Amino acid sequence: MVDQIDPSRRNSASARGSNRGRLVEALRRQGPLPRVELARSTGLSFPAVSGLTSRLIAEELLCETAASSWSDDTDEGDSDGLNGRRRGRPAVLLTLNPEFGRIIAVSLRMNLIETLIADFSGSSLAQSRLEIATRALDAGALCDLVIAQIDAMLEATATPRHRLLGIGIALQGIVNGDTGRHLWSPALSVTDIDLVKPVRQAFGAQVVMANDAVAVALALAAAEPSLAQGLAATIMVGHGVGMGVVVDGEARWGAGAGSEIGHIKLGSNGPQCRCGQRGCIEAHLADYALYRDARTFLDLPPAAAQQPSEAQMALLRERARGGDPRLEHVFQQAGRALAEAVAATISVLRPHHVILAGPGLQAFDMMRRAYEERLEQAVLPWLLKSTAIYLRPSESAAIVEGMIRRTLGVVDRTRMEATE
Amino acid sequence: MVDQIDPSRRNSASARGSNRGRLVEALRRQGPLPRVELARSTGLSFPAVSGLTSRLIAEELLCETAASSWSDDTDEGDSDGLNGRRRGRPAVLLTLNPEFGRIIAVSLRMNLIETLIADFSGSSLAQSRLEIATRALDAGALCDLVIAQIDAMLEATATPRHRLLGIGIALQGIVNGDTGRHLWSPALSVTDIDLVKPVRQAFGAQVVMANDAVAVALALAAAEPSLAQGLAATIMVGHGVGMGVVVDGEARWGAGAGSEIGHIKLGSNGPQCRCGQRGCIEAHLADYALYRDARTFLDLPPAAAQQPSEAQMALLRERARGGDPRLEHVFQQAGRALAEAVAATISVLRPHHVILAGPGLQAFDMMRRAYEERLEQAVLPWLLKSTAIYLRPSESAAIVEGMIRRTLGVVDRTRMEATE
DNA sequence: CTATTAATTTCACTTCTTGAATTTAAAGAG
DNA sequence: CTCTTTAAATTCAAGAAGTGAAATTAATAG
Repeated sequence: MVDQIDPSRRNSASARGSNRGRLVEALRRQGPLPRVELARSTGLSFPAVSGLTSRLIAEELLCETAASSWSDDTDEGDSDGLNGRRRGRPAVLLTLNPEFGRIIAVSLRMNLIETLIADFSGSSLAQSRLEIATRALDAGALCDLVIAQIDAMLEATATPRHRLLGIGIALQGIVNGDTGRHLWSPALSVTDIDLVKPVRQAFGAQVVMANDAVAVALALAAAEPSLAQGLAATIMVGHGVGMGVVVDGEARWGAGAGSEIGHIKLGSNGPQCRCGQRGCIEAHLADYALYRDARTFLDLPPAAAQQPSEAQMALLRERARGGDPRLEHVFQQAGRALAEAVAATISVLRPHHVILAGPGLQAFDMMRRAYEERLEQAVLPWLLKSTAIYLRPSESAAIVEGMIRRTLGVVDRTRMEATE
Repeated sequence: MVDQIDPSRRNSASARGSNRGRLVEALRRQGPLPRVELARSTGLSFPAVSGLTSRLIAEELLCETAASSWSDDTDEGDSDGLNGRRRGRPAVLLTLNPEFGRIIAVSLRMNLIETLIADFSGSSLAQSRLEIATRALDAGALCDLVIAQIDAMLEATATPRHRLLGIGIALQGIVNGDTGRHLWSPALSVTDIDLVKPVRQAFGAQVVMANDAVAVALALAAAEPSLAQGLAATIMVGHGVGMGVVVDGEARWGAGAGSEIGHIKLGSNGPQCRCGQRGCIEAHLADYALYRDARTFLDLPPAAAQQPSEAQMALLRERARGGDPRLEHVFQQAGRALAEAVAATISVLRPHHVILAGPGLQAFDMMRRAYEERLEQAVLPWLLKSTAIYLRPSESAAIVEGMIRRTLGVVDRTRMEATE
């Protein structure tokens, strides 16, 4: 059963990082595994895994869990049948030691700052939600606020500072993948701020900045193994329209910078977008655009800072489902815009998977017809056929979860490089 | 001077492939280098480089060249001044041994099959050009033709078959990056053919298939070191409109599959594209589209198979420069289409570099104004500012040259994995 | 002809990995 | 309750690859 290992993977030098890193990566990706399985999935020999893991356990990075009934359910019809104990020495599951350290993720969005703290194995310990007028903040206030939120999290979970391994900040907007500098965000009135440096100085931990769509893309890839293979593009529809790309389950492409797919233009004279230009996909599809358009002919409460709340968007959907033909038309237009976004993504990127996510998808039923019709006209049939499109109107928690994953990935990598 | 090497790169396991592979890669990328410099640029120690290179020399993969005046001109103002001999033992330059083997690249385009044979160091030995009605070929005839061309090349250069290390086939059209299967090409009437397998069986060598835009992108990255850093997107304008992406000088993204950027739609009711849909960027910008549109109001000779020749396109440009306002309008529209292609690329991909290449760019002077005007409206200013756009109306030779590079890269890698 | 300089190579040592054999912890059979 | 079987994990000796320090080599400078 444990057949010969693919020799091409046996290079003493291969994959990313040292072999220690590969073990950690495999555990991170596939959850608790026994040593045998680790050996198989990393391509290392049993003795190597044994030696490495015992050292990692000594360093408290890993720990053994009570021998549990582990069965390889992904394999060929092994017909093991009984999920319980098989004969032979039972496998000892190895886990990333949750106590090794903690990670904090912060999501900065329109009028909302969410914070989550997780242990080293990635399970959440606590989270908070702060509603605040984000556009009223200047650079200093924003920075202080983020630091205060992180501090509060540390305190709430009695985490000593030296246990904090990394901090991830997910931002709705444009992030420079190289520097981590934030260039622009609809949630903020300030631009081109470096949040990374002050936060790093305040806590002495790794700070990773990324686009929120990238974070969601990672969370989805982590939740569905099939999405973690090949190139997956996640299009986020909500307050804005963004996209994150994940290659083989990791954000190794563009390193946290999302695509500004929402600002592709559908025509030279379309509706006004808040980016200052006209005809952007976002200006047809994002929450604020739908609400704004609806208010031109419907009696709806004004949105604070042009940003409709969840409740207001729910109201809008309800009215549309009530059968107002003008509203129907608005959502149809949004469906076409969504189709164009998908079309551009497929044409340029040629991904294996396209995932439509975000709260904006809650109205997908009303966009569907126009979306499908337009998509068929807008993408080469060969390409469309070879791309799988998924619908995941994910909840907002996905952002912080994904950001935890992204930060853990970075932390793992730098730690392995340093310890080697 | 040879200061301490960055310790983070010293992992016994790092980067791609074994350390042997890294040496070959460095030589391939940076040309002849002395051992000292190899050690520095790979992060390996002198003894390691010494040992590895001596083995590689024994295997005839590398060879030493006559000690030459090598000076590190990229460094800080070392003010070495005299390019000639410095004191001390002179550095011995190492090169990839040209005699190690040979590589053939084939470019399949509309009515044209170009073939080139190069030695292991990448310098061209011979090439041929076959003009033939490619759309008249069926699958078998095409395959036989390609094999015959390769055979002719081997014979012309007296290359024994076992010396042929790899064959690269660049195709104008859609290539599946995973399987190398060709899905569709404007140059062919047949679709979904597997050229890779029969050619591999005929010669027993690696066969690599790629999109022609990818090949050009690689050739450009090889020619200009600045383009070999970060994400570079090369948009090819000519018989069609395609795009190739190169990351850090290699086609490691999508592995040879070009983007179908030419088939992004500019409106739901644009001109007819040969892909069968309407309003594609290509239908405004490609040679055939310009020529077709011009013929609706100008007296021009008909194009064979709807595909204008180079001479016909030259004539068209000449007429346009003569001042026909209708033709000017056609080229302006093309300029706008080009701007939209660039805009979509930047918005989705966020590349560091965008390169505009291909014969279609010879008319760029007439497109420029409309192009620039539209580009500014169509891309977020922040993004536009952070992207460098280059103009390289490269000659067709770039396709085969780039394909040689791509194939060499694949050959290097598999060889290193096998030998390790 | 000798000192100086810089590129390689040699050498002794360390680290990591591997195949084979061994040990260990459970299930099943008698 | 003991013995056999099975599969996981570890031990062991051997080997591969890398490293720092020191030696060697091939030039130039004086």
